[in-house]
Amino acid sequence: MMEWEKQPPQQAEEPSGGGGGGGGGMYVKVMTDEQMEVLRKQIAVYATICEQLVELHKTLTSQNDLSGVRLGNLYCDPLMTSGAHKITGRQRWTPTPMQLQILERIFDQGVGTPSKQKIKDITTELSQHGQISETNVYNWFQNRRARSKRKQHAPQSNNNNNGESEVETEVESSNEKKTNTDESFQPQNILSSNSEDLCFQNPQSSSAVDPRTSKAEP
Amino acid sequence: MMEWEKQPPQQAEEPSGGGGGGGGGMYVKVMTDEQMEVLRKQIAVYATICEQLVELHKTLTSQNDLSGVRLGNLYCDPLMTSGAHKITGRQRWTPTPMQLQILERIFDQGVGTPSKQKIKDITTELSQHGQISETNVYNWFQNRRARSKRKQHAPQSNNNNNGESEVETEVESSNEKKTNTDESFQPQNILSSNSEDLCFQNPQSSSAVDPRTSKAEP
DNA sequence: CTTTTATGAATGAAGG
DNA sequence: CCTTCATTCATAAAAG
Repeated sequence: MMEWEKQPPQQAEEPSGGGGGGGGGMYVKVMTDEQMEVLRKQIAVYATICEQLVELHKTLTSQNDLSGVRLGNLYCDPLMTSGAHKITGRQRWTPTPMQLQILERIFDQGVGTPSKQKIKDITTELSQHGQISETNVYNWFQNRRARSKRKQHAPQSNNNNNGESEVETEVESSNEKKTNTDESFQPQNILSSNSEDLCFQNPQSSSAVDPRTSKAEP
Repeated sequence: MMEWEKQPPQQAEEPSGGGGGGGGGMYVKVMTDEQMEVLRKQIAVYATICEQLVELHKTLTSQNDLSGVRLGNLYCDPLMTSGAHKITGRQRWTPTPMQLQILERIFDQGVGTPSKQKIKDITTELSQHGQISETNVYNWFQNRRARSKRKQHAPQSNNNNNGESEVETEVESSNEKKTNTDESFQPQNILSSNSEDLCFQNPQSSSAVDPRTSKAEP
């Protein structure tokens, strides 16, 4: 429940403030992490779609002379690895050796049930050795346990292995049914905005149909 | 209890969150209203572009027999070089981008209690964009809410600096030639209305329009 | 610098 | 609803 109260920022002191725009100071409008995440995903999704489409287009154009509908240099730099990244500025926590040591020790103590209260406690302790949040600790234990578990399964390469029959557990969600492939997505209002008033120019594909007028239907 | 459910766009400021940031690359998640608006518009534009691209693609595919080119499942990211050749469909449901958008929108509409009937309704709508079940929707809302709540309480503060006064001037500044990392965030870089740079692209991006480095087949 | 690995984080689903 | 698990994704770190 509410045990997840936010932790106070541990960075008691600014190492050097070299980062510029340090935490304090000129903020006009701030987005929560969640909002940022949503935005990031949103953009990433479109970037992915765009990327895929461009590839498809390239494939197609290589087979046909579609000079009339060229998209030109419509290529997006990998957004997921650089673009959106800059926006969110996500970084992942990296445990310090000391923190890691403590965590490992606690883990070995046989505590298979890291309760939330425990998490808080651990977090407090670890924050002595570096910035950390309860979420980090939580995740760490989750991952640690999962990893341990999986490792037990893996080692099975002794002697003549019985041809482990591939379990065809393919329930295969018909997520990719060829029949409904026409799931043409219609861009919902991303952020409650209307794109009507936006005039966007496409490179060479100015011939692009106006989405509002010709919504096309296969 | 202050349920955070949905975030009114008028959010004034963020409590603690990423204000701090270690000595390293600290991102100032700050945006002015204007910038936010621009960003939103840009995303909307992106949506429009994608829509058009999809239509274009459909037009093209109707003229050619493309083997196995599916547009629906954009998610099958081949980034996985794990060598696993089995393309086993995922067992668990993965929302398509469109479904996700719709879900997010509904969630933002402030409905904290998706009734059963509502679930059915939503499911019906979403099934237009891909396979989905009521259970999926139900779970999604449950998880969504839990997640929001938790993020509210536990602002993730990453980037640990265990005394190392290293100035992580940025994440892998692989190629950030553009100065959008400047303190003044310029959304324009994301989706410039310019014809040339339709997408997020780096000025330095070489002509190598190779999408994600082809993971290729080992 | 590019590729690979290790692992933190995200998320759908199950349990209670 | 809240917690927990399993799987997957992304990225910092390591290897080449």
